[in-house]
Amino acid sequence: MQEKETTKNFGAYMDRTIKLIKHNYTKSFKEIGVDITTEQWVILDSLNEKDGLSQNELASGSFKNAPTVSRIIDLLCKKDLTERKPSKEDRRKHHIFLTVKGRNTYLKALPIVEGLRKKGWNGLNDEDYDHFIRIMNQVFSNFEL
Amino acid sequence: MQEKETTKNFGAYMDRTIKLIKHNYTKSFKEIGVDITTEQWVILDSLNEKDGLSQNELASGSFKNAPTVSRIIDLLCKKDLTERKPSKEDRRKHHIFLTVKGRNTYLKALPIVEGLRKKGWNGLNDEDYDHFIRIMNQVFSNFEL
DNA sequence: TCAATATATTTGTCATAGCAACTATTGTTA
DNA sequence: TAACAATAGTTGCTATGACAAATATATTGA
Repeated sequence: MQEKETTKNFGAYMDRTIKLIKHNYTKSFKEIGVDITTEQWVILDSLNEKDGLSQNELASGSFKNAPTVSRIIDLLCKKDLTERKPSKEDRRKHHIFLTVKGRNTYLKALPIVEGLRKKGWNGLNDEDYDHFIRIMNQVFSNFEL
Repeated sequence: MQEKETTKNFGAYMDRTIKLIKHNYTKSFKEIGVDITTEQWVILDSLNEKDGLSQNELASGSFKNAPTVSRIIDLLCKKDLTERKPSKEDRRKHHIFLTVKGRNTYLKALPIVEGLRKKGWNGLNDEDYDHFIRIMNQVFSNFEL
């Protein structure tokens, strides 16, 4: 029988798992010749969902901060996967759009991502997922206050 | 009733939760005047558990890679929290030890860390923890192959 | 023993992330 | 309207992290 720790070091488990997940994404993207990082994928995914988001909207949607998004967009634009268009209503804002190349890249990467998600959840079921989401949301809201 | 996605985007939940956890650690360390980062804490914690580990051992124990550990130890030594001592058996190796200041820093930070772990698991119980660990281990081993 | 190989660590480069400070613009309010 | 505050984005600085290459030392095998 396993002794219960007085405090639960759940962070370490998440940390090592996240690192391994990102490693798998990076490796798989490279294998199919898609030149993006895991974090760049997150941004492309948001834009595919809703094109023309502002950088702030991308930031809050992906839980990144403004400088990080600014620099990721720099790189994506340099690779011609996205473009910045100045907003007409608010001249401080940029709207970010997928280019044709960006959308193609997204579509090329998508089956890989879905494959990795399936692979990662192998041996687990929908109940596990519900429980997992409940735990994650609880931990998140515990720290949010 | 919630529709089940075909693929489960568990990574995003872990990502945002990890970020929030680290933010809380950083903020709390600062508040009590402990000048270390979350990742530096991880290394100090390993050394408190077993002093004199080599950098490689620290790396594999904390799921960091060798260059990252090398640089974290640089910073910890600069702050006089650890010291490198050359190994006698193997002249490639260093053994890393906590200094007195390092151990005091560890002891000062420890109750904060335990408080944050308790806070994070608030509203959750031991069964949740068992399930959480099972899920994390399963996901980890799914990607390890 | 000598050459090939493996291991421990360091260094360089780039991407991500957090924080602070800055610019430019917009909104508020006295 | 003029000052002030708020917002969107950028830039600088530092830390972490991944990866490749370099150095120094150890180990192995012909």
